[in-house]
Formats: sequence, structure tokens, C-alpha cells
Amino acid sequence: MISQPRVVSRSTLKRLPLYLHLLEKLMDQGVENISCTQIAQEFDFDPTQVRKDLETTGAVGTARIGFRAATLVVKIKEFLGWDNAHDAFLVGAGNMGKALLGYKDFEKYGLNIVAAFDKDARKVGTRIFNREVLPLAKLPNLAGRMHINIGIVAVPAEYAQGVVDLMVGAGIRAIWNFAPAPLRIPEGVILENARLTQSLAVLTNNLTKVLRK
Amino acid sequence: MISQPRVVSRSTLKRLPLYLHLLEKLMDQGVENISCTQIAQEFDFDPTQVRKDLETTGAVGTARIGFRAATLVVKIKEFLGWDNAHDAFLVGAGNMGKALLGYKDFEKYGLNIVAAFDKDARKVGTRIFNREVLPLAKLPNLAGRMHINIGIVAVPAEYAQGVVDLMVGAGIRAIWNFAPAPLRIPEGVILENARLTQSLAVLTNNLTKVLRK
DNA sequence: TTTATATCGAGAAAATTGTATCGATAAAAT
DNA sequence: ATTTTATCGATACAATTTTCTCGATATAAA
Repeated sequence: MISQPRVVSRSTLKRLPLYLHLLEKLMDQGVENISCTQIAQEFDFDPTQVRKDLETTGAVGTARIGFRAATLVVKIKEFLGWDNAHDAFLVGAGNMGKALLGYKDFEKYGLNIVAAFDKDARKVGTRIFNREVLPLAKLPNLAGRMHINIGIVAVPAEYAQGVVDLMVGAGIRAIWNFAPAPLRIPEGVILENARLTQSLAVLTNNLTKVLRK
Repeated sequence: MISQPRVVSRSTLKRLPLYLHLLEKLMDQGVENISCTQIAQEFDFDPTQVRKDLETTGAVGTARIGFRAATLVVKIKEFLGWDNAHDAFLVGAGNMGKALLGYKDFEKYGLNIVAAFDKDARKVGTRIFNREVLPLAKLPNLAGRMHINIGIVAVPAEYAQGVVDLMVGAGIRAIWNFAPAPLRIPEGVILENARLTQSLAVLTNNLTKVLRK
């Protein structure tokens, strides 16, 4: 088992889940082997690009056959860190927070939201999708005791930095941010922004261009 | 007024909303002018990159002063098509659909979700954030009459393609997809995927790397 | 008034990412 | 058994994106 300190591009990393979804769908349909060409066709990608992406996961295929779907799924999951569940805390039990708590598929992707926090006393004590909403003040203690590595930020922009500081202070190593705010984090902590507005920007800009014609 | 058929990179398009959020925050604080250097510092970007991004919107700055925040906001919004509201239909009144319906800020970004649709008879007729859930069968007729350009797909993966086909048939020009499924669309229709799993993949892969150390 | 400094704008250079080519190989067809 | 075809894996090439460099300009300081 070789553990390479590979340099993976963000682009590759973002394509891998697409392949994974497709592979799972195809496996449900009984497909056993799949070629890069097929995958590429599905997404309108270049076959070589797909091959390179798969290469980074360490998967090997055979000529004329392609890759074994089952092996590929395992390899991609391993590579993404989706083979071992990561426990996560979520802060902000608003709409976005609720949607995330209700998103069943996260488990498949190795993410396990074990508790939700909110500073609003009215929300504290309620249950959302079978997880109790706890007071924010309890986060630091619990995060340490439960060895939580991932913190999900689903609060309004103005509170986001405060929540992040609390999380980082509690030893959380990775922040998944849904708030539209630039966040400051110390060296060594991972920050990933999941911003809908970025995606929306691409959509509306393209639409505007098309409509102008 | 010059209407340039500019070639904008996706990357630039995705950074623009970040600048916009920051600008709005700074304007609230009374800031009138801002330099690319300042913006760059906030996000850890290269100042030149910020300057180039802003250039694509047609904004012009002055040496030693920077850009007028108010002008910049207008320019970015214009460029992204966020100055005129686009009406949108949403299909899928599940968790993700509800979260999107409850996301007040979309209005600020020129997106106005005017109706929600679902095929589940139990959901039809209920109201979510002040919008009635309508039967899916009514979508084509209504979309045409109301000149809807944007369709938001928030259904499980297996129904996504069917919903998209319905939308496209109803004259919808742009699809914002939240389902983890590859979608087929005809030439001329815009497809933008807003997939959380991609963002999650980047996060967990990085976290795995850090934890292995 | 003169000098220093911050910033823009434009173009060149570097880095990254994506695409094309080609030999090797394994299965299928002849 | 031989030829054909699909595919992998590696490498070279092209395009795109980011970063660097530099002259021009507007304000502030001396």
C-alpha cells in the first residue's frame, strides 16, 4: 500500500463525485465494467481527462475492458475520504441547516452530522430529523470529548466568523461554510465554501447573455 | 453603453459574488472606495487577479484611490444579471426545496422563486414560505404563460431527467440542478449544477490528507 | 513644489489544466 | 491463427488561468 502525497487538482476532486454517482447508478443496473470513454460520454468530458482523474485514485483498468465498477467505487471513496465516516457538528438550525440535517445521502459520503447547535433559545431543545438542537455554548466541550473534526456553518453571514472561531477553538479541523461571508481561519485548518450564490452567478450570467441575443 | 460579447471564465464568474458580498458589507460600514489590494487581502487572492476580474465587469478605478464601491456593486450586479429579477419555478418540495424556498437572499441576487411543484399529492396544496405547492402537471402551461426562464431541480436523482425534460418542453431556458445526476439538455439550454457533494469531496479529501500526517 | 507611495491598467511570463497522440494490450471477429 | 478494434497508460502539446512586471497617474508628505 503506497501512500502518495499526490497533488490533486480541485477540478479533479470535483469530478470524482460525479463519476461515483454514475458508477453507483450503473452498478444498480448490473453493470460490472466501465470504460473511461463511456464515463466521458455521459458527462461530455474528454475521455483522457476521465482516465487521468481515475488514475489519481490509484485505480487500474484493463485494455478493452475498462475498469471494474466495484473497485472504482471503493478507490474513489477511499481517495475522497468517504470510506470512513467523519462525525460533524452543524451550527445554525435555520432553513439551510434543516435541509442539511435532512439530507440522508451524506452518510453515503462519509459525513455524519451528529448534533446541531443554535444560539436561539427557542430552537434549542427541539429535534430536527432526529437530532436534538443544543445550545451553542455546549459546542466546545462536546467537540473535544467527541473528537469532532468537521464543523458545518449554516448561520447568517454576520455570525459566521464567531461560530468559526468557536469551532477552531474547540479543535475542529475542517469548516464547511454555507454562509456568504469571507472567513478567517488559522493555518492548518481546512476551509471549504459551499456557496450557492457562486453557482447562481454562473447561471444568471449565462442566461443574461442568451436572452440578450 | 457597450455590450461586449466578453469571454469570461467560470472562475471569474464565481469570484464576483464574493466581491459583491464584501462590498455590500463594507458599504454598510460606510466605506466609499476600495482597492483591489484590499479585496485581494480579504480573500487571499492575487491583487492582479481581482483587478482583472473587476475589469470584465466594465468597472474602472482610479490610481491611488481604487474603485468606488457603489459603482462596483452596480457593475457586478449588472454583469451577473442580478439587476433584473428572474422568475423561477422550483420542482421538488423536499428538504432541499424547502431550504431554497426559505432562502430570502435570492431576491437580492435577482432570483425570484414564484412557485413550487411536486408530484406527491400530499404536498400539493400546502404552502411553503408563502408559496403554494402545485401539481407537477400544471408546470408546462404555467411556465409558458408566465414566461419563466429558470427552473430549479430539487428532486431525487432518479426523477431529475424527467423534470428537466418537462421544463425544457415548457420553454424554460436555464436549469439549476441540485440533484446528483448527470442531465441531458438540448443545445441552447443552460445547465448549472449546484452540487454539495463536490464541495464535500474537496473538504473530506483535504481533511483525510491532514489527518494522515 | 518636489518627492514618495499606492494603485490602476496593460502586457509578458509562469503555472495549471485540459486535449491529442501513440504504442501496448486484451478481447472479439475473421 | 491472424486481424481488427477498443481501451489503457504515458507523454507531448495546447489552451486557459494565474501571477509577475512595469509604466502611468493621482494623492499625500516633505
